[in-house]
Amino acid sequence: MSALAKPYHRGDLDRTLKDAAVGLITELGPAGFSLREVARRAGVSHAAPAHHFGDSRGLLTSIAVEAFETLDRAITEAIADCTDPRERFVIMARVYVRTGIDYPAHAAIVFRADLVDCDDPRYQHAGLLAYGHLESVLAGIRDLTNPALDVSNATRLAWSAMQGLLTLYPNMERLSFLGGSELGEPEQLAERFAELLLAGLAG
Amino acid sequence: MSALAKPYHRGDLDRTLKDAAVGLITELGPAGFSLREVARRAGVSHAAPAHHFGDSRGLLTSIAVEAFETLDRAITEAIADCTDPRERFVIMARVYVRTGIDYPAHAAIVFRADLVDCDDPRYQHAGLLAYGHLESVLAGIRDLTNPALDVSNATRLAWSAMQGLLTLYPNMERLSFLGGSELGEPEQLAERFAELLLAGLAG
DNA sequence: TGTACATCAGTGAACGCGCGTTCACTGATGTAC
DNA sequence: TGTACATCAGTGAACGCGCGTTCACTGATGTAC
Repeated sequence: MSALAKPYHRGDLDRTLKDAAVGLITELGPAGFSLREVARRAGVSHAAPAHHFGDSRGLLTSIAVEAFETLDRAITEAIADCTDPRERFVIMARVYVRTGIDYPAHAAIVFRADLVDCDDPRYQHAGLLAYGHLESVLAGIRDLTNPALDVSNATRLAWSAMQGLLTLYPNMERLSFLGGSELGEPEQLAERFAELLLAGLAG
Repeated sequence: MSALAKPYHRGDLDRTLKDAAVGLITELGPAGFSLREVARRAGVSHAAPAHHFGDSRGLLTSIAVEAFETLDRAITEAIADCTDPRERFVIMARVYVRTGIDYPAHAAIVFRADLVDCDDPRYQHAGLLAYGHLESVLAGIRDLTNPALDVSNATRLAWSAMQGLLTLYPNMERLSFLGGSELGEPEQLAERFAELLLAGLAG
């Protein structure tokens, strides 16, 4: 039986369990996660998740992998009609933040080394897939505008920028001290952020 | 008895419990936190933490408040000998990231709304204290270089940038796909990041 | 086509454990006289 | 100064609960003949 086999019994329980876990984390945060509750929501016995994922780290790692894959797909689709690296960079920023807001559970666990097995090859592979988009677009920006640009570090900074925005955006809405002028849509902030970085990166 | 009373019995248990909690989270991450284990490490009965903090949310909120206070103190000290807003901005970036690396438990929980009571007035107050430094330095940059600068949004972006760097830095060391060229000290990255933002913000 | 067997996804009872919470208590410190 | 009392930080036994894990099992599906 191949790893890509279709559902064997009573539907794709693998999928159902991951969806239940995502729903649970979306509602209660990672602190509210448990295999028992996931099983309950999926309508299966509490021993079923272990059968599929071994333990909670296994299940969460699978979800983290999907987080990267979802991001990869969203980016691939969004930049398809665009060739200019600078425009692509802005699009990626927008997509990164939008995706994180649409999948808050994914965003909440993807870099949590205490919950996820970051050494899992699937995690590494999917992460590189998503990260690769940003790295290659920054290489394009280097070629186009600034031969002296350190692409590796620029990629790290750009990724950090978007991840930070994702972490703080929900707090900006809630915390008065992160307030001030009207808070725009996350995409607007992401776009503004990307343009700001672009100005600096282009030298 | 005032809220600032000195230790009453057998030393400052309030302090000891917070230190134990910080040590625990530093070692195991927020997922490994429990009041029982904190009490065990502090060498007191397991009911003692509840006596001081009510529940785990209370204890973690206290630690989050200290996270902001520590950052405030570190920034205040670091910018004392410097008046130029642009230089101050770079210093703050460096201090933010350095402080986060030195106090990983603080950084891990301070924006975790599922663990911390962000509506607590002490949290709001301490947050504003730390955030205020950044906001006023950006107002200074606006006055000096770019009257059109939206200070509120610039502050949000700058804060996001540093928070993101803090989240990803440990992963940069561990994850091959965040690799590439040699990874410098966190301060170097923070400084580079700040200068990049500065170039964009100055218009 | 039908029957007999193999596979294995998912069950459900049982287990021991660590958790948070409660509560009557103890005993060290501070205060009144 | 000494004694008697009040306070309250911290104790420790007891509780019920939800957790992860184990394991013999069941029964639906796939396969061989």
